[in-house]
Amino acid sequence: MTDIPALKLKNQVCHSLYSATNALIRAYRPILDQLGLTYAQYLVMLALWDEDGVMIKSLVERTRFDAGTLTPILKRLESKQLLTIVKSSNDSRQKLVVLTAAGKHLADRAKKIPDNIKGQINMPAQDVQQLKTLAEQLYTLINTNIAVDTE
Amino acid sequence: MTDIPALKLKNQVCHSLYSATNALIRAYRPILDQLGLTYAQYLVMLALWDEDGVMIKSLVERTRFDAGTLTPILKRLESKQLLTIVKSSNDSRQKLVVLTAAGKHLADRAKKIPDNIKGQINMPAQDVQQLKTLAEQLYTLINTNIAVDTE
DNA sequence: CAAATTTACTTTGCGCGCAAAATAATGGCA
DNA sequence: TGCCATTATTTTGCGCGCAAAGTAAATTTG
Repeated sequence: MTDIPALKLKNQVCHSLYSATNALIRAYRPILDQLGLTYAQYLVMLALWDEDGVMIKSLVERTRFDAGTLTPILKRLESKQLLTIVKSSNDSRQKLVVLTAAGKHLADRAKKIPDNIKGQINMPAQDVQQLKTLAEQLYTLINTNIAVDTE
Repeated sequence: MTDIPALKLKNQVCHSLYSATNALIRAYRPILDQLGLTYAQYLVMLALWDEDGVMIKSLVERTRFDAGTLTPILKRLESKQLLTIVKSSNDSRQKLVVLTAAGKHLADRAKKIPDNIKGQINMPAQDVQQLKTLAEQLYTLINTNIAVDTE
């Protein structure tokens, strides 16, 4: 019908990215189910295993989640007793996210996940690395250019 | 805290893919708003501009959307008068998705979108191509391996 | 040909993803 | 010191994304 190559679905980078990302998250699901986490919750836990006792703002930056997305995710993790959310004494606008003992221990069970996923996917390590690098570049380019547009 | 490199957020390919994809869809949003489409709806329209008068099953395959995701998307596009959903006379389980005149004409206004996006992102065409190729490979690998697991 | 299976699609329920608006506390500055 | 802009976070509303269950029609099979 449409003979404009750029409008063909098979020429859409974003469609490939979109479906690959969704497929990868789908592959994580059965593994993360065993820990009682969704993929988004797992990302937040990864950020907290790196560093906890931090402002929500710090998690927004590191996870790249929207603040409005993060609030309910943190509430769910809190109700699973993996973390607590406490008001900062310095600045009462701020809240600090602190892992519980259970939250810290969950890292032990999560250790096997990365290899598990790699084993399932079976993509050459070099290709995986390159895909990551290019995706990071794209992310950075989009954000810098949008910043320029609105200045 | 955690000193297991594989558990570091910055080493997660999926996080890069995830945030790049979301950022790219966010970049599409203001452009697609002008056509009254979401990104998912745009993908369905791209598939229909390629070929319409097709079963929903055909759209599931080409867009890679879950059937349960597609049903409400098609209803919204129908309520925007861009398509109609008719029962097949051969097999009354099937439904056929047919573009309206307005749905077909929307392709004219969509023509400028791909260049618009490319102009905003400003990523070398070669890198874009490679990113797409790698994402496609990942998508294919995940799906073939999952198929093997459940056979 | 009836019962069992498969196929095509819809519904339900939950968790994001995000823009926009709301809330509340802090900092700047006149 | 009082007002205004800014900062940190939450709320609202809508649209996916998807597993699982449901519905209904066609096909297979004993």
